[in-house]
Amino acid sequence: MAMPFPERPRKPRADGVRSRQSILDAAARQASIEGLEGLSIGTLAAALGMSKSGLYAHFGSKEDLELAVVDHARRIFEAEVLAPANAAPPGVARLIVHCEAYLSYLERRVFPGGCFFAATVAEFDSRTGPVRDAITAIVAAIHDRLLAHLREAQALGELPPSTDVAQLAFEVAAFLAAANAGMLLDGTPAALARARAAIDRALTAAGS
Amino acid sequence: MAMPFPERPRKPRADGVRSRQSILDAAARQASIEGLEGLSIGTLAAALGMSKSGLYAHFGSKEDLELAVVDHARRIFEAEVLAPANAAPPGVARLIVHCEAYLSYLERRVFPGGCFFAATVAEFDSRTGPVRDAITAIVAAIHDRLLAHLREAQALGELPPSTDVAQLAFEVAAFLAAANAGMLLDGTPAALARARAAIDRALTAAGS
DNA sequence: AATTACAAAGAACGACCGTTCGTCCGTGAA
DNA sequence: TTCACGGACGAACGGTCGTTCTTTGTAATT
Repeated sequence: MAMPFPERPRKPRADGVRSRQSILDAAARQASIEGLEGLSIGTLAAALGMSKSGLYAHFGSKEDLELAVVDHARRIFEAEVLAPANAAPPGVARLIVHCEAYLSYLERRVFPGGCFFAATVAEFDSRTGPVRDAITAIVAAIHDRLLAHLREAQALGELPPSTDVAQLAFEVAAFLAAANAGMLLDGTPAALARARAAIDRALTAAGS
Repeated sequence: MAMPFPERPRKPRADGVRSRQSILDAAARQASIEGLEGLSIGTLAAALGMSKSGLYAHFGSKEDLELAVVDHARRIFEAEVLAPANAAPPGVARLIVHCEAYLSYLERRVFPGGCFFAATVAEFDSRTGPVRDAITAIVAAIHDRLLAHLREAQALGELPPSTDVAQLAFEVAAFLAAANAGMLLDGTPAALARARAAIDRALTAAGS
């Protein structure tokens, strides 16, 4: 029985999804450096060795491309950071795995311009529209995940009930963001070590 | 006796420096929202009610305009944040005044897009060229000032000699940056309060 | 008051932007 | 094998970008 509104009026071809994937991959890497608005259809197509119109056919508009890139980066971030954390035992251990996975994701330069969402949220945090909404929703979700790990730790008794977990989540997130910024500024992983030390100090101060 | 190389081959007129100032002021405000590269000569001129070429005559190129805007923002930042700190007694008190002046500078929306340098350093931290160099030099100088305040506090005996002041400066800077980001994200000064609490906690933990 | 030099306007430029169109090629199913 | 349809192309569109040149007005100096 056919759907009254077929969910796929256009079924993609095998090579189509493959090139679409490579477009999104190159676009996400470039966007982490030059920003989403700095992305140019022309230069992106040239970097991929294809024509502007050929690339453009995969997306209805520039904004659709930006939204697709954001979603692509979200999947990468989930696989690189959130999934390893979820595979760890809940509580403080899971929080530490989350932080270590993030710092490793920075150090391995998964995106050449550092953290994709740190770059794009700074670009869009003073604007309006669906792209900004998509980015801020993802950033808020990541922060909520951090907070959830701390709540679990508190429920498990690893953190005293008097701990202000929301405040602690703010501080840990601040250290991770500063690790990204510091690494991009001086080009060395020194900021990553500072962030590790800061998180360790904040957790042990709260846990005792 | 005339200089062999007159330092001012072109002496500006009174109304000239006045309009140049208003251009830089509007440009710095807009750049804190849309970024320096997002600045457009046309829209900037239209917002000021003047012609593109009239505005352009004040600067030899777009890059010269960007460099002038960065320097203009630096002077504002020095007056808003660094000068109040220098007027305070050295040590922990001066550091706290520095932080409070920065948070006040955020809350009063001196720049509508939050901290000018937080916005532009995120835009340029993965690029090259004189604009990036100018921005990173200023950001590094601000961080060094923070570090100098902590060193003074340590020299005055307000912080124990065992304190890693460079690590502490990293953490305080992280909290200030997170205050800016958080305020822009949820539109409320809640992040400012979190930063105050975090800085207070870090300082008292180090000072005891 | 006359002269000089700067401020600003206006028009035009080549380049690039996102976007649309018509056409060809190749895949993949009938 | 046939053939419909998605993937990619080249060309061109209007618009905006930074930039240059020429001209007109106007403040400051003599």
